[in-house]
Amino acid sequence: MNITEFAAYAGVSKAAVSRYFNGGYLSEEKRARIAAAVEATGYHPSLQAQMLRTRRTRQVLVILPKLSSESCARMVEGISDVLDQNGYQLLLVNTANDSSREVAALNLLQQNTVDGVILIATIFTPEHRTVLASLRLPVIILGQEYPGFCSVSHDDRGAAHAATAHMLSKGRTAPGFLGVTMLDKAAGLDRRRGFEDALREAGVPLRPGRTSIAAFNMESGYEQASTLLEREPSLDCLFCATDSIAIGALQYCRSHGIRVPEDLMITAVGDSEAGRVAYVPITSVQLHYRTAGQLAAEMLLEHLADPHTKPENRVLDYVLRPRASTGDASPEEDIWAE
Amino acid sequence: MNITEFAAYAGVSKAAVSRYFNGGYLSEEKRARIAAAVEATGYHPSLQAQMLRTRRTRQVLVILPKLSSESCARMVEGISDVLDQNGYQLLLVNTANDSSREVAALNLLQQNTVDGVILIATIFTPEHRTVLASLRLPVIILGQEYPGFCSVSHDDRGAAHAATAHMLSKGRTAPGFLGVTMLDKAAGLDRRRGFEDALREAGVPLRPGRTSIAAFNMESGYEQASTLLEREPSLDCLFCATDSIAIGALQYCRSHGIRVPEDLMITAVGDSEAGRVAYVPITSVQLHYRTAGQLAAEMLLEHLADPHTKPENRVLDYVLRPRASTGDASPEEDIWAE
DNA sequence: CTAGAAAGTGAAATCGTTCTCTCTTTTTAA
DNA sequence: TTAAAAAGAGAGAACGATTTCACTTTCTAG
Repeated sequence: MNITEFAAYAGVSKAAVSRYFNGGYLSEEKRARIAAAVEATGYHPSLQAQMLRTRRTRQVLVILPKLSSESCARMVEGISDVLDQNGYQLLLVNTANDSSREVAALNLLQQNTVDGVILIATIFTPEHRTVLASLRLPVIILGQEYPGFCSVSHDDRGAAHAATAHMLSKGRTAPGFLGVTMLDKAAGLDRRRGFEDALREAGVPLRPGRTSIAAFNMESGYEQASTLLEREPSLDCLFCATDSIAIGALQYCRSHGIRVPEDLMITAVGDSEAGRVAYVPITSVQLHYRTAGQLAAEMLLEHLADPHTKPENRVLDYVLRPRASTGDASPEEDIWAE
Repeated sequence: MNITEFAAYAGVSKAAVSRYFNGGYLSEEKRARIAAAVEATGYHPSLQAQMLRTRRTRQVLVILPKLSSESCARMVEGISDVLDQNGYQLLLVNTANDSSREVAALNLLQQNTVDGVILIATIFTPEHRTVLASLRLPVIILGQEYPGFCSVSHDDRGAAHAATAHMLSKGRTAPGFLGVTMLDKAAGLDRRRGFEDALREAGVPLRPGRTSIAAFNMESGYEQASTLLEREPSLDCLFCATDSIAIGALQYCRSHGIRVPEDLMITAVGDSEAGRVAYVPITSVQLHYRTAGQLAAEMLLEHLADPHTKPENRVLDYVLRPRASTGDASPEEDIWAE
C-alpha cells in the first residue's frame, strides 16, 4: 500500500498523510482519521522513497579494521546503542586491517548512500587524507586525534605513562618496551611517548635495543618478547602497547621460566578480559571503549542536526588497574568475589 | 548529476544509459560513448533511486545478541567477507541479548529496507516464530537448527560429546556439568545432550545435583562453579558449555586450591583465545565460526538469486583441542613455538 | 471592526532511476 | 527473395514519497 492508496482510504490528501508523519499543520480531525487508518491498515511510509526524496538515508557507516578484538567490538556496541536510540541504522564495513579496503570503503561513500561516517582509526596514509577531505559527509574519527576532523580518542599517552610509572615506582630500573608500529598514532606513537615520559620523569635512561615492535596479536607478542628478552636479559619490567601483546609476552615468560612479577613486571593498555584471567593477571590501563563509541555516535548526530558544528576532539580518561603482574595482588586472588 | 543530464551529455537516451549499467541491447558505438562520458564525469547511478525503482536494496541485515564475544565477532567477519565480495552491504543490529529488541528488529523488516536477514540465534520465543513466519524475506538462522528455515549450525551435540568423552576416557568417573539455559537450543540443549551421550556411552550415571546453569560470561561461570563444587566436592571432571564459563570455573579452582587437571579436569566448547592463554590452558572444542558466517552469507545470496531454493540446514564439524586442563600438555608448554 | 498573521489545505512538481511498449533496422533461415 | 527473428533505440509511465505554492479559513491585536 502506498501513500496514494492510503490517503484515499483515510479520506485525506497525500499531503496530509505526509504531514502526519513529518509534522506540519494538520487539524485534529484529520490527525485522528489518519491515526485510525494507520491502526487499521498498518501503513507506513516507504523508507526507500523517503531516502530518494529527502536525500537522507538515516544510515551511518562504521568502518573498522577488525571485529574480533575486544576494543573494536566494544566501540561498535557503544555506537550501536546511540544510533539505535535515535532511529539510525548501522552499516558495517570490516577492512580486515587492509588500508586499501579502507580507502575503497570511503570511496564508496561518494555514491552517498549514508548520512555520516564513523571511522575507527588505525594507520592514516596520504590517500586517507585525500579521500577524507573530498568527502562531503560528516566524519568522526574514533580512536585517535586527526587534525581538521572531529574525533573521540583516549589519552593513550597518559595511559602508557601511568602503566610505566607504576612499575618504576616499585623500584624497577631496567624497563623494556613492546610497542606497535608508529604509523598508528594512538597505539603506536602516543603510547611510546607515554612510556618515554615516565622514563624521563623517573630519570631512567632509555637504552637502545630495549624496545621492539610487534603486530596486534598474541603470537607476535610472544615472538617479539622472545627477541627482546634474549637480547636484553637484564630487563626487569616490560610495558606492552596492548593486552594481546602482553599476554604473548607473558606466555613467553611462562615457558622460559621467567617469573612474573618477581623477575619481570609486565603492564599493558586495554584491560581486556583475557588479560584479567591470564596465568598472571595483567596490570593494565582501562580505556572507556564503549563510552568512546557512544560519544562518537552522539557527536555525529549533532553534526547531522547542525552541519556547522566545529571540529572538536574529545579525549577520554583512563583508569589504571593494578594486578598480579606488578605484584599488586596474588595470582590466586578472587577476581569476582565480593 | 542525474541520468537525464548525463544522457544529454553523452548524447544518448536515458534508456541507453540504464542499459549500459544493467545490461541489455546496446550498440558498440553507444557503449563506447557512454564509457567515455562516465570516465569524464564520474557519473554513477543513484543507489537510492535504484532501490526505489527495483525494490532491491543490496543490503543484508545481521541481527546478533552481542558483539563483544569472540564467536559472534568471528561469524560476523565471515558474513562480512562474503557480502563484501558480492557487493552487498551489511546492516548490523545488536540486540544486547534482549529478546524484545530482537523481535523489534525483525518487525522493522516489514518496512522492507533490506533484501535478506541473517539471524544469529539464541533463544527463540513463540513471538520469534510469528514474526519470522510473517516475513517475506529470505532468512538464514545462524548458530542453530530451526525447523522450516534455512540454517547453518555447528554440531554442538557432537562437540560436547567429544569434550566430555575425552575426560571420561582418562579414567574420570564423577563428571559435572556447567551449562546455559536450555531455551538456547545450540549452547543449552544440544551441548547438554552431548554431555549425556558421553556419560551413557561410558556407563557413567548422571547424578542429580551435579549440574548447574550459568549465564554467558566468566563471572557467572565463577559463581556457578562455586555453587556446584561446594555442593559436590567429589567431582573429578567438569564440562562447561562455553569457554567463558570454563574460565570462570578455572578461576574459582585457582582461588580455592583445586588443582586442574589433577583434582578436576575441565573442558569446554568454543576454543577462544582467552581459554588458550588461561592459567591452565583449557581443552576445548573448536567450532568454525568464521566459516559458518561465510556459509550463511553464501546461502542467503543463493536464496536472493533464486527464491525457490529449499530450506536446508548445514551442520559444520568440530575439532577437539586437547590442552593442559585435561593433562594433555603442561601449562608451561609453548603455545606458538614451532 | 479590520488588517495581518497563523493555521490548514490539496494539486502538482520533483527526486533519479528502471522497464514496458512501440517502432525501426539488421540478421538469419528457408 | 522474403518472412520471421533478433537487435537496437527512445518515449514515457511508473516507483512512493516530500515540499512548494497558491489559496482559504481562523486568530489576534490595535
